[in-house]
Amino acid sequence: MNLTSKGKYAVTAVLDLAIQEQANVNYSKISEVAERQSIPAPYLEQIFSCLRKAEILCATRGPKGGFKLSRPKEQIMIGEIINAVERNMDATQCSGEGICNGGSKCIAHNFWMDFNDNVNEFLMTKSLDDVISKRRGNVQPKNEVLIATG
Amino acid sequence: MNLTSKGKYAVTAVLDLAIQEQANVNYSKISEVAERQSIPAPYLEQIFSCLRKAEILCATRGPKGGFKLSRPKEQIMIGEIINAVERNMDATQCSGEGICNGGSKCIAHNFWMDFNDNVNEFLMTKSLDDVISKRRGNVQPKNEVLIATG
DNA sequence: TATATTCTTGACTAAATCTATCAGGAATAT
DNA sequence: ATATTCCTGATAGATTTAGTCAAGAATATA
Repeated sequence: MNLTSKGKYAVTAVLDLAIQEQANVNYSKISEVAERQSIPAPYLEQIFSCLRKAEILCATRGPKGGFKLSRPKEQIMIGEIINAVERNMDATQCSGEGICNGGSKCIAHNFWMDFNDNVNEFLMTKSLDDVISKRRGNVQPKNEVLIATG
Repeated sequence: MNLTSKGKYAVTAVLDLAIQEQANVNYSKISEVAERQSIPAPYLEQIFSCLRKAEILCATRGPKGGFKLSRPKEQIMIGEIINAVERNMDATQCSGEGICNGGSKCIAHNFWMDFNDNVNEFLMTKSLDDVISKRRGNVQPKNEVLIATG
């Protein structure tokens, strides 16, 4: 799977925008976010471009312009953000077709699919709001799911 | 996090050995495993070397030599295998120290720690036996854990 | 309208990492 | 002895990552 500094910068930067929004700031400039979060500004430019195309952020140009969330922070999932900037979120390249062993499924195929499901389930059920309003080990369940670990 | 073809080859190759063991084969040669699983043999040499150092496999040289599992297949976890061959399993590089934002914790720090825990929990609770004896969506729970998804 | 500001896009580059390959040596069974 | 098999380290090309840069388009404001 792909989780590089690009994806991590992206999550950090979008969280920053969510926090700004909570403080009633409307648009933030790239340079502001970059400085607050210690992200190289020209790199963040590239990252925000991806996020705008994925309709996670929206932008306006000119003085007083900048970026903001395109939706309420409860409706933006961390997985979406990573998906928007990383090459692919499929952990395994075993996906779909099942041609991972020269025409047939490799013997680990189903395992990798399960792993993929697990990662996606995690990332796609955590919203910006979840991350900024809850501390570690303190997450309130919205709904509970029974998961087999053995 | 790092999950490259090296890690995937490693899991596949060790599963192959587990299957051989079930069929009462003792030692398998690198060249045999490589051919059965479509893995470049010289690359597999490198990979098996890591796995032996991590005491997941053991080897003997000479005619009739080869590799076998160093423990029962119920006691070898997929996470161990990946850990043995990949650069690092920490998904985030946010780990431990909490110096991910130039001396202090980044705002996503706790989230990445949770993510890490989730991935490790998954990989460290799946044994070779689980993978080869159970099919997808058919995993029998050994014990059940309540996990909050929201 | 002129100007400063801010995003937009694409090209480019250095460094790191991945994916192997290869050769020579050491141990072992027969 | 000899053939077989693992063991180790060096090496190298391809790919990806991480980041820079420059020129252009849109917008607010005076």
